[in-house]
Amino acid sequence: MDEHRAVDPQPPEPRAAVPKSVLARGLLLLDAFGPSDAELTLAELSARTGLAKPTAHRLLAQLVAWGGVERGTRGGYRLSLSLFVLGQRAPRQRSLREAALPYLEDLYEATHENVHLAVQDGTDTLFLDKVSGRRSTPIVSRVGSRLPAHCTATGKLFLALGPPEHLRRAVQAGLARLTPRTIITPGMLRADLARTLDRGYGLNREESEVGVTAVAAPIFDHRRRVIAAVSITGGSHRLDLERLAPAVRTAALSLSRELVRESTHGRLTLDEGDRNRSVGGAAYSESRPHFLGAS
Amino acid sequence: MDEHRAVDPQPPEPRAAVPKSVLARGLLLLDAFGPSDAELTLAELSARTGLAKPTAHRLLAQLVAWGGVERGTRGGYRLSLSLFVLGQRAPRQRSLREAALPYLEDLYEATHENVHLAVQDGTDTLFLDKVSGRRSTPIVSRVGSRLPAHCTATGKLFLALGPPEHLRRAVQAGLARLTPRTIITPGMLRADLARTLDRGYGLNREESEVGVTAVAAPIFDHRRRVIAAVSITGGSHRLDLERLAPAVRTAALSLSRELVRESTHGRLTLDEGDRNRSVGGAAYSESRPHFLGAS
DNA sequence: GCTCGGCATTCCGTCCAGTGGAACGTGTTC
DNA sequence: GAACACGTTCCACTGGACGGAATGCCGAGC
Repeated sequence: MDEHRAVDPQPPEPRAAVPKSVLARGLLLLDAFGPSDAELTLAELSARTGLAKPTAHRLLAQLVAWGGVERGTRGGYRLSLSLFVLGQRAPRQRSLREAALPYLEDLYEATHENVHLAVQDGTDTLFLDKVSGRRSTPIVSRVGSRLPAHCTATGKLFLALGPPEHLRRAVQAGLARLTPRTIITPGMLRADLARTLDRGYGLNREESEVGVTAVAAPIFDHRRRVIAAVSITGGSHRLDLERLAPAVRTAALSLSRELVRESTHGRLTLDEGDRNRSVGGAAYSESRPHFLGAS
Repeated sequence: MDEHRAVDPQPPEPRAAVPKSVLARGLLLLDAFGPSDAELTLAELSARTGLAKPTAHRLLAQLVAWGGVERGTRGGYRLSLSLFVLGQRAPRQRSLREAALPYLEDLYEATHENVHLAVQDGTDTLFLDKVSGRRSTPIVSRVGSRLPAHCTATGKLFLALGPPEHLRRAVQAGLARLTPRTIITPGMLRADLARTLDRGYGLNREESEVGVTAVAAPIFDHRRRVIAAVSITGGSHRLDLERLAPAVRTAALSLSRELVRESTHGRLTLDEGDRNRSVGGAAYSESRPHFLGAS
């Protein structure tokens, strides 16, 4: 049904204890929708969540009344447009996307390849936006989908420039092999991240998808912490990574500067919240100041 | 704080009866976040929803545990990235956006102006996607925001080509005046829609925002029902609407054809669900076949 | 420095909304 | 036409949810 399964594999819905609170149960139903599910039946939802059928039925009726879920053509349930609209109100993604779009467009226009805006989410790279066109190499990524950080150009930047804690967790989570070229040993990954720091941009040479390479550059906030990354992704034979690197870096640099400018005017909401509080506010990239210098 | 207020005014949160069910109350808290709210305090959320503070507090804790809401830097609550990701799973918007993006990019590249992908939502036009760049005229629209159908190029297409029922409801809802040029009398609107049908594309001449004009063309499904529209929007003095119309129409036409092709392969989810069931499956545009013909 | 006001948070006795096994109706399969 | 799977409704039991009241925490103002 959907050829993009590989990116966001169906969560194997564990037989975890069903939460007791009604609210949590209702939200469980929303989570039951995987990234590639168009429409789910009551029976499926009941099975995936572990809720009794009558319970699921009743809660779904409420979700439908709310508007976040709608009934599909063939009796099933599907996530609705209202939910999409609600998601667009998330302040962090919105300000980032709006500020970044012009730069993404410039990169797209220059290359006509896939251009991504990504943030870190746990040990993954999460794609906030994707620009591509007819001439772009078809790839698996989607807006809202994720890939393991260790095998993507953007993800490696987060691991190289972010708090060491993140790298530790990523290694501990296991370096999944997506292609024969994926770096799966902690030692080689560390070496690769060191090279990433030296060069000032991230690379992915067929490490997440066969035949696909990418260049990425980091975006910093006013404290010089990495908050996002932009990348160009395309077919290995078409993309000249070394030639594109300066363009990506320049775009990321200008974007960083614009974000800093805006944030001093108090119009931005980019803070990570409490999630990465473990970070002591230090600027992890300060040891490599050339990341912010001219290329 | 946010210069885009005008697009999506803060909903005046009525003193409506608080729903009884726990789930509905929790979801009410999500709805309490307006399009421009970055962070809300417990007190604000309690006031907006009408929930008692302890209740709101408890429910919010559950929303935070779920991941859809996060605690901001200054103690408040805000919608999180997970919610954005969840919203991206809505199948209709996803398939449309993915199919349309290349065409939107082409239009952007040709004009460097704002390019929209919109669908109808009640009596509004809802923007599913927006492509713009540094050179584009700054306008108020955002992804996920809406404007009244009667004063937008895309919205007029929905009113002109969709079931008469929609037009009736829009008129009945009152034709809000956004600028001096907004069409606010039903008679003039009907005349304008007739012209829209004749020409085959929608126009907006400073009717939603002073100094801003737009051209739009409709996208049809396999039954020739309008399901979406694309538009180019920019400064009145810069945009030559008559010259751009063929480009927009061509893009919309190719996109329509692609969608029909894909839907016969069963890879698409574009149906309106039950919302517009009142529509008897008829093809409202059939009386104007040239909409699907060459320009 | 102290008070006051507004906020978030916790407590706890009352009570009603939520639960899910069972039963039913319907449409599809063998 | 029996068997099955699915969505839907029913209803007596029960434990989760409610919210007024009390507490703790800050920052502003005198």
